[in-house]
Formats: sequence, C-alpha cells, structure tokens
Amino acid sequence: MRNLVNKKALLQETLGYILEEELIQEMSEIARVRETVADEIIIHVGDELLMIPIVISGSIKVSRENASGNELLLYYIEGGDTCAMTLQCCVRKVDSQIKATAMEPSLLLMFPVENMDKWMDKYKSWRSFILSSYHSRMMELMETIDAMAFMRLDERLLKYLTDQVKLMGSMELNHTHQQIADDLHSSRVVISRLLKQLETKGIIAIHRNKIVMKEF
Amino acid sequence: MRNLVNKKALLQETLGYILEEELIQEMSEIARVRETVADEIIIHVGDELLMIPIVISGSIKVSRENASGNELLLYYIEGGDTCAMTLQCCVRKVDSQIKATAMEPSLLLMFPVENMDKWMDKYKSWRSFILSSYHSRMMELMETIDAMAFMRLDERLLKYLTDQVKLMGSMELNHTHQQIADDLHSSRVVISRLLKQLETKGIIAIHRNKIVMKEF
DNA sequence: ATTGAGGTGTAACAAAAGTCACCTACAGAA
DNA sequence: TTCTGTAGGTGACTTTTGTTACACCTCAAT
Repeated sequence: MRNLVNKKALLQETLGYILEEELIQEMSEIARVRETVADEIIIHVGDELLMIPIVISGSIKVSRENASGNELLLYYIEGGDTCAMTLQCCVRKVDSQIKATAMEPSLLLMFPVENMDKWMDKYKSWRSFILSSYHSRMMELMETIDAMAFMRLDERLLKYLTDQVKLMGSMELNHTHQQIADDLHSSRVVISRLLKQLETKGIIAIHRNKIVMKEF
Repeated sequence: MRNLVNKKALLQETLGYILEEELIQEMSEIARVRETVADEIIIHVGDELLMIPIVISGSIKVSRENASGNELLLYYIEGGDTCAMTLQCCVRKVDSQIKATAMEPSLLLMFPVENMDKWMDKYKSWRSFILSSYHSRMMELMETIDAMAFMRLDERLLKYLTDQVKLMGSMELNHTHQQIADDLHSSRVVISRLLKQLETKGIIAIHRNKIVMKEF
C-alpha cells in the first residue's frame, strides 16, 4: 500500500492541471489504491458499486455483457480519466451495467461515493471534471454506435486493431482471435477469416497469440 | 410568445418537483419559448449550439447522422428532460454531433449557456438534474447499442414500434416504411418485408402512412 | 516422447440483411 | 378524367456474416 505522499504525487501528476491543490490534497487523504494485473476484471455486470475509480496509469476496457454472455467493447479509459457513469450508479444504488477489465497492469485510486457528492458541491474543477468525463464517454459510445451501424465488420476490425495499437503504444497486440471476436461481438471463425485478409493485404502479420501491425 | 407567469407555471409543473423555487424563478425570467410543429428539425448535425433546450411537452427524437446521410435513431427526450450533451457542446463550442427532430408539436424552453454554468455553481438541484440527465442518456445509448449488437432486425423493429406506441400514447403510428427504415438504418424493402411478417402474425395492421399495433 | 488443451486455417453451408427491378395502389393536381 | 409522385408489395438475387465440422499446429505438463 502506497503512502499518502505517494498518492498525492500521483494525483498531482495525473490531474494537477485540472483539479485545484486543495482538492488534490483531500483526495489523496481518502484514496484507496488498487493495483491490477493485465486482464483482471475490475467490475462485473451486476456488481454493487460503492467506490468510484480514477485511472492513474494503465488502461481499462469497458464492455457491455448481456444475460446470454454476449459481449461488446464500448470504450477505453486511460490515465487521468474516470468512469463518471459509476458515480450515478453509486448514488442511485443501481448495479453496474458494464464490465471493466484492465488491459495491462494498471493503477487505480478508489474514492467512496459520499466524497463525490461533497466535492461536487465544493469544487468547480471537480464539477467540470465529472461533466467532461460524462461527455467524453458519451462521445465514445456514439463512436461505437457509428461503427456498428455504418461500418462493415472488416472495417470495424481494422479500426479495433489501430485503436489498440494507439492505446497500448505498441505495434504488437497480444490477443487471440477469440478475444477479438468477443470484443467485436462476432465469432472466432469470422475474425480469423478477416484477419487473414488483412494479412494478405500486407497490413498485419499473424502469429500465435499475437498480431503485428505493419502499416499504420 | 408566452409571458413570464406562463413560463413559470410551465416550469413549476414540469420541473417543480426537482428544482427549487428560486431556480425556477430565475429560469422563467430568461427562458425563451420555442414551439415546434411535428417533424420539425430542431438541431441539425453541425449546428453551432448556443442555447440549451428543456422539453416542456411533446417528444423529441435524437438521431445520429453521418456524412453519407446515413441515419440512426439514438433516443427520445420527453417532457421535463433535457439533452445534457448539448450543454458540454455549448461550453466547448463543439458543433452538434446529433440531429434533433420533434415527433409531435412540442414546447421547449431555451436557456443561454452562461446561465447553465452559473446554476451549476449555485444550485445543487441543477447539478443533480444535469448529472441525472447525462446518466439517463447514457443508459439509453447503451440500450441502443444492445439492440444493435444483440438483436435481429425483426426484433429491433418490434421494439421500435412498441417504444413509439408508448411514447406517443397511441396505437396508431403515422409513419411510412421509409421513415422507419431511416430510424433503424435499414432499407425500405427490408422494413416492408418485416412489417408484412408482423401483420401475418396478427401483431400489427398496415395501412398507407399508418401502422396500427393490435397486440401490446 | 506423449498427451492434451488451446489456438488457428479452411471448406461447406446457412441465415440475415441488403439490392434491384418492377409492379400495383392511392391521392392530389392539372 | 388523366397524370404524376409517393407509398407499398414481391420475387430474384447478392453480400455479409455466422455456423459446423474437422484438420493441423504449438506448447506445456506429465
């Protein structure tokens, strides 16, 4: 468990340009640290939400999952951002509608919901932060909707791969075809087929458990 | 143009149970009334947003539209609700990403964005209202995503029809097949086909420019 | 080295949705 | 009335995506 000074430094570094000193101080006093390994599930569908996470480093994948086990990637959360939706879920005592998975070893700070409410009243910068977060998530959901409504699967796949490359900062993606199929809500066979096409076109190289982007 | 007393009464009736008296008073002083006819387009994609609308009566359809003219229904806004997304669009001076259409003659109150900011600082009830609005829109976007990802078109069509019936409070929908196809981002021929199936099953009756729900 | 599990390739087929072509029906204008 | 534009019906076909089945490969555990 990191100490207070450490937490404050992390917050300062990640959110200092948005949030005022006093708030950073308050936050660092009550934050609880959560470290995750890659592929760790942080929130399950149906979980009762008691704490709001802010991502300090790493990246989180947020997906929808229905009763039949169907999955669909919604958006990513990176360092300095939060899932504002969680906030309202907490306040209203509604169970989580989404699944959150760490894509790499990540560091989160968790805050009890009561403080959110207090900060909302007290700090203008916090209000902006939360509103801005909602807005970003909303835009990202719209992008997801656009992709599903207006793009064919091969285009969505390519977008998925380039998004992942940008996010992870590496041309090598350690994914199985099945994992990709899950994220795009398709089937492994179809994804293998389309990946093969991308390989034939010289855009990627396929290896076991790994896809390497060649063009970008 | 309605007078101040009138606007206050409307606000009181629509939002009095959420917003405090003082805020209602302030709102009624600066609100501008906008009345729309059915099918009037309130916001186009790419519009610069200067005022935030609150729906007093009627219902608004919000859809996504891309450069190629493809369309997709996102969600509806009814009396007492607002499109919080507009707020951030205003603040950030970002052009509208969506199209808003009145589904029936509707009454809106429009507020300049500066006041939003002020109210955000001053009124707790306003903060809750805006956050709650964002949250609702977000949930509705997720429902749309669910439908697109996990339902077949015939199921989506039936959901669309029942949603419309609930919203309009009438079993008779005055839509052409083309309008439905636009909302669901499909083609007229396909929608006609699926509607025919629903008619054969005894769920609807098809007339020119009109669909009547028989079961519900 | 053997075994087994998970990952990938691929052919053959099926289902869902979209497209094209052309038809009829209806309503309002000329 | 006839004409014209819009709405809707339908068959034939294509494209896209999903499914099934099975082969082969790799790697780690035994």
